[in-house]
Amino acid sequence: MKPQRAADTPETLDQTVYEAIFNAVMHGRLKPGTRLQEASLCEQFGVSRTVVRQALRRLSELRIVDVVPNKGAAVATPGPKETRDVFAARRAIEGAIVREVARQIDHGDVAKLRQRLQAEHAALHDGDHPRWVALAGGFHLALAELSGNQVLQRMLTELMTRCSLIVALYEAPGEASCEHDEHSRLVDLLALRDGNGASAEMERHLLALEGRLRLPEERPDALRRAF
Amino acid sequence: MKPQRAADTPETLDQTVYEAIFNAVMHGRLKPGTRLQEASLCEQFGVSRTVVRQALRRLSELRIVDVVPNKGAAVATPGPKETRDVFAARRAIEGAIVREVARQIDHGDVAKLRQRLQAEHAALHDGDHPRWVALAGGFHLALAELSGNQVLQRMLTELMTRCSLIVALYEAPGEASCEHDEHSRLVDLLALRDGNGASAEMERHLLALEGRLRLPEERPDALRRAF
DNA sequence: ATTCCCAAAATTGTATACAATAAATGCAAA
DNA sequence: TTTGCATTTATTGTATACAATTTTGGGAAT
Repeated sequence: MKPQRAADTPETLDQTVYEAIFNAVMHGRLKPGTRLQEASLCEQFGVSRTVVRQALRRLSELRIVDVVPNKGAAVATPGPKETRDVFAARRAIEGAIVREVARQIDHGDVAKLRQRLQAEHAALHDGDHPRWVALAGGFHLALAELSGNQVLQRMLTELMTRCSLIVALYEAPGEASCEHDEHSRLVDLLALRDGNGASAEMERHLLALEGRLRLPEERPDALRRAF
Repeated sequence: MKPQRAADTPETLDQTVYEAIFNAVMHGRLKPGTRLQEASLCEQFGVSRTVVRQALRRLSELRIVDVVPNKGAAVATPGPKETRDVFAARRAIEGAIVREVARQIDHGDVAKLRQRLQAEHAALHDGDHPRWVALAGGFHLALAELSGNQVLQRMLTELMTRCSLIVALYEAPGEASCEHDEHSRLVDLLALRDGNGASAEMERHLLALEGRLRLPEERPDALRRAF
């Protein structure tokens, strides 16, 4: 008998490269602005430029890498405007997600979410920051999965990956860990099936996250004003 | 001096192929399920398989084409579940869009939207169905542009392209043209800067669109139940 | 030193060649 | 006929080769 293989196992090489870069960005191992030279990636993954290029083009479609013709690819560096747009989109999408979750959630789901919260709390208490970041982000993705809407889930995954870049660029140092209560309140509201309340709480939560960033002022015409 | 070239002009061949397929789907010239064989596309566009493959991979990231390893690419065929998910996502995103538009809209914008409505009405009156479809879809995209949020705008563009496929699959014949009033009401509410009202109207509008579809029941386990 | 320009190197865009997999065909056996 | 299998054909996956573009580096003139 053949060995069982997970349904989402990559069967093509470009999928491997794609996922590796995607995960590296998601987990902060690839910083915004990092140049992604094809030759380097080829050596890194032991594949030809053909597959590297396909992976990069796919990632560019998600706005995770910027590809400039004849100039090459780099990890995207979202600016202040894009940051605001991404968070506005997250509010819209995650608001819809929690509304949907509030309709469908059952006791088992609530229990699993509470387990997650405990793990978050533990990581925070242990001072394991990377683990906490992963868990806190995973909480939002877990809600998306509970919603059952795969379109919203995919969009949120993309937005959260871009948020990893945003956080790497603009997070104010030292004040990142005040959100455990917000997740907890969210679960409480979901357990009550209060869709409107949960949606409002999610919006507050996301606004708080965004507010914690230190976005530089935009100077789109800095040069122009100099004259 | 070089001839001036528009900023968004494709500089690479894969961009040309990408846009051609994208537009063909968006305008209904490529039906869901159409197989996209690399060799045929190469001949069609006079390029090599390399560029065709890059375009197809990028489109697959938008879920506009399905790419199955070793089997080839085809225009996506959204099922009933995916259709519901896409419309739920549209409600979330377009609700946020009109809320934002209601904040920022000015008299000039309103005038331009009303001009659009007139064009829609004219196309409908002339019985120019394809033109009406393009205009009605363009109305939603115009609102997205007015919102100023490029992230939401991009997401909506993707969702609306998928809706072209959905409509091609499930639109009930003959009852497609009752939405002019809904667009008109929407503009009225936006002109009043009534974000909540506009959002609610948009939601109604999208539910009406979805309700007009003839979605087959899902039979994911038809075979299993047969035993 | 500074600026300009040209040549060399590096990097990306595209096409082609080869390998691997899936689809199609044909033929023999039941 | 229908079924089963082997072979051939077609199609996709990957690597390499070549062309075009950009970047780099080094003089020569000022």
